Amino acid sequence: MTRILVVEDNPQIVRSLETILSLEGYDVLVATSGPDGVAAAVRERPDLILCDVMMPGFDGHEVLRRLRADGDAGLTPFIFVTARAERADQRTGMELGADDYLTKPFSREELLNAVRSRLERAEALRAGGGGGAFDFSSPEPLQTRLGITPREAEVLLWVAQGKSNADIGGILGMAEKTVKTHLGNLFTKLGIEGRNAATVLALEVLSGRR
Amino acid sequence: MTRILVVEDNPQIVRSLETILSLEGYDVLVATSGPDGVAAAVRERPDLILCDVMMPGFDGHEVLRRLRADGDAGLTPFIFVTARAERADQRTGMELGADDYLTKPFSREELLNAVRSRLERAEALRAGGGGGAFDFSSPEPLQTRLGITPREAEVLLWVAQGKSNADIGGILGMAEKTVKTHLGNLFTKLGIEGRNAATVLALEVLSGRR
DNA sequence: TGGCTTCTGGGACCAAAGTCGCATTCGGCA
DNA sequence: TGCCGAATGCGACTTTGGTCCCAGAAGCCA
Repeated sequence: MTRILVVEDNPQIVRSLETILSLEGYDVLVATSGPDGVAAAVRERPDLILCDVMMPGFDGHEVLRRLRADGDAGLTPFIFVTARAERADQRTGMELGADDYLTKPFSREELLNAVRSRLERAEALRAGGGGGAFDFSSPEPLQTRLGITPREAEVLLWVAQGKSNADIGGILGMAEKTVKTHLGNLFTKLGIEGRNAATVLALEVLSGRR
Repeated sequence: MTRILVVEDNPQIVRSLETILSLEGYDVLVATSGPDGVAAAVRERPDLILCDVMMPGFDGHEVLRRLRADGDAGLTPFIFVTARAERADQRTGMELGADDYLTKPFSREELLNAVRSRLERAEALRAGGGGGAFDFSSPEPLQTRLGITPREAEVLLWVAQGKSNADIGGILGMAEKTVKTHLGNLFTKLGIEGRNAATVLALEVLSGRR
């Protein structure tokens, strides 16, 4: 049985998540504050964690930080649930290595996709030892191999994961306009046209083929 | 010295291609008809062939067909030069495995990008034996592994290579509207949003990791 | 101090992508 | 024969993406 821990204080969202996830056969655990979330994660060892950014006690970033420090629980796939307006301040989310960001409002399909893909990825990591997909854990390879700036590399990393400009702005804590500016510079530097070509290039790098 | 064979009857375009390519240090050979093109390709063994679709003698498709049958010359990177309006009738271009399509009018950058990327790819094939990028040679893996229709797989294959809807319509011989319809169906079937996410999925499959 | 790069944003504007609803053709298959 | 899925096409519309031009703040280095 696959167990998912939901760390979220808004009852509306908790109910919605519970409904969707249980219908898919997942076992749903709930914690309604940061401290409770950390405790539950350590105690229950869920297969995946969905965590809101804004919460009482301490926020989602702090939850992630503590879990990553924990070692064992630090390997659990971790997905942030965030509104577009809520900027990931100080960009701590990214730097701490959240596996994905789910932007509110999200559809049933978006939620299930994010959950499934992260579970599959974790599974592949355990089994194959190398991974079933690409390594999105760090923008560093993109920066060094493509000769771009750190910020550009971060933007590209999320573009290559299929995020929209608006989402990326939310995740990295910058305006959508700024995302566009970085992308424009990126296109020029890399001599390509369009985010799609950028995605292909990035994935070539991230798959270790360049 | 890298040698490029241009098979094109329109003097305007020949001049333009020659100017751009020689400036980049490529050695440019020219043939102005299908038969001449085949003869030149077999005799000169260029490193890459740029070939117009519409031509006297026989057309670009026929040139490609004969070269592919030839064996040795069949391995040379082959890029079709085509106008958006000229549809790849009977979709023979795709089925015969042209490496890329360059849509008129094209910019200097587009031309050089296509040429460079195909040369690099051929180089990687000779050296590494496996390839430096992804295997775009057939839509079949996409079809079977993702459970989509043949036509949808063809569309996806070109989306994953960064082509626009209009270009894909030209390449596959269908209206842009139809490309959009297929893509819409694809998004629903795969449970994703946007061509970028589709690209990531497709590349995972084409990299042999799924 | 002066120049350089990086990162950040705004406004205007055009092009491309994507959605919704509807309709036709064609080939298998019950 | 009649139905169905696959493939194709059109129109109208909304949303993103991308470009051009511009400009301020911060940090590094000669």
